[in-house]
Amino acid sequence: MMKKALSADFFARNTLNVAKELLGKHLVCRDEARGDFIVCKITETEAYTEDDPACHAFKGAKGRGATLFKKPGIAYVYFIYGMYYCFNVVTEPEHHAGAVLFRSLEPVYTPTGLEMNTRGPGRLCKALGITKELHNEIDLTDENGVLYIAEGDTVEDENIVKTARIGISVATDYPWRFYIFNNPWISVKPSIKKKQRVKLKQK
DNA sequence: GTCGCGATTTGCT
DNA sequence: GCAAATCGCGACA
Repeated sequence: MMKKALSADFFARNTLNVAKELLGKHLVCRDEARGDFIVCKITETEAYTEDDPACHAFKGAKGRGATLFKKPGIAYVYFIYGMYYCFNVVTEPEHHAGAVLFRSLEPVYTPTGLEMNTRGPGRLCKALGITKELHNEIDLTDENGVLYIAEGDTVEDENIVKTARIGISVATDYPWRFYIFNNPWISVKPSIKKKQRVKLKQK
């Protein structure tokens, strides 16, 4: 059940490769209250890089993007839309920016055996109790930590689907979203509309 | 099923 | 001031 944690070397590489290879890996979350843990399989990811306009690090190592230039293998958790957290792992060697956003997980083991809603970046953070206050910049390669990424199942290349990213308004043509073919644990498709609605809001 | 919209923090202009 | 790597709910088909 419990697998070995991935090393920082795994994350200190090209972000696209890391995003793709993280599919099938396990995310282990300790449940302190129960003295137990939750294991989830990573089923959907997105890549964000230093020269990507949609990435928080695009404007340099300031503000919220500063974390992305730090050590590979640490967590980057940010708050968005006033309600939700998004959970990423930092990639590329230190002083170079990159991150992989976790969009969906498949619960492999939970203390209660209950299904959790881990479809979608906001929902998976809520399901696992991930917050910026508790988890931002923690080391995800530490098997003794509250949260770490471990070896998991191997996913063959032909079972990996590559598509455009979701929920962004720039660089929408980058096919940097990856998910496991035929796996039901995938975030739902949003309605394709957006944008213009904002204009309509103006009185 | 699809579509619109509100919730409400954060950081950049 | 405003848009953002989102989600749930209510209206309508």
